Amino acid sequence: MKPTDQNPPEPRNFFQDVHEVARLIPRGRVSTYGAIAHYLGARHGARTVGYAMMAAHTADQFVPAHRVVNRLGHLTGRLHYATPFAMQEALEAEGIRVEEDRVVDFAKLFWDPSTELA
DNA sequence: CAACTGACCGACG
DNA sequence: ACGTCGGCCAGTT
Repeated sequence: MKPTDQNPPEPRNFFQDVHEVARLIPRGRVSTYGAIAHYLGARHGARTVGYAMMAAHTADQFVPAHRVVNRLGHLTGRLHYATPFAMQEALEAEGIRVEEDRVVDFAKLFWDPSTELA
């Protein structure tokens, strides 16, 4: 085997995995950075998940990044959209109520991959 | 090429 | 109860 050719079996980056999980979030439900990180085995990787969401626009396929909020149900990523309200509007279009940049009934709408995909 | 930065979260004092 | 710090990854300057 040549040292230059044979590379890691799965060049699948962490970002790639995050995007894939994000696409699994059902319409009308929301998940969190920490939950996704934990599901992928990166307990301290919540931050990285956030970075992955920011890089979501570079992904090949559409990533419903608006369904990912922080652990408080707060729309932390709203400032990264075309307009500061684009994220909220996208959520409301799915039947999710948002007040004060916060998901209403977040606890009920919370979709945890570790639980749902178990 | 090396350093900086950026959608977070939990632990500790 | 509040402020601070460490841990994680990849793209850009």
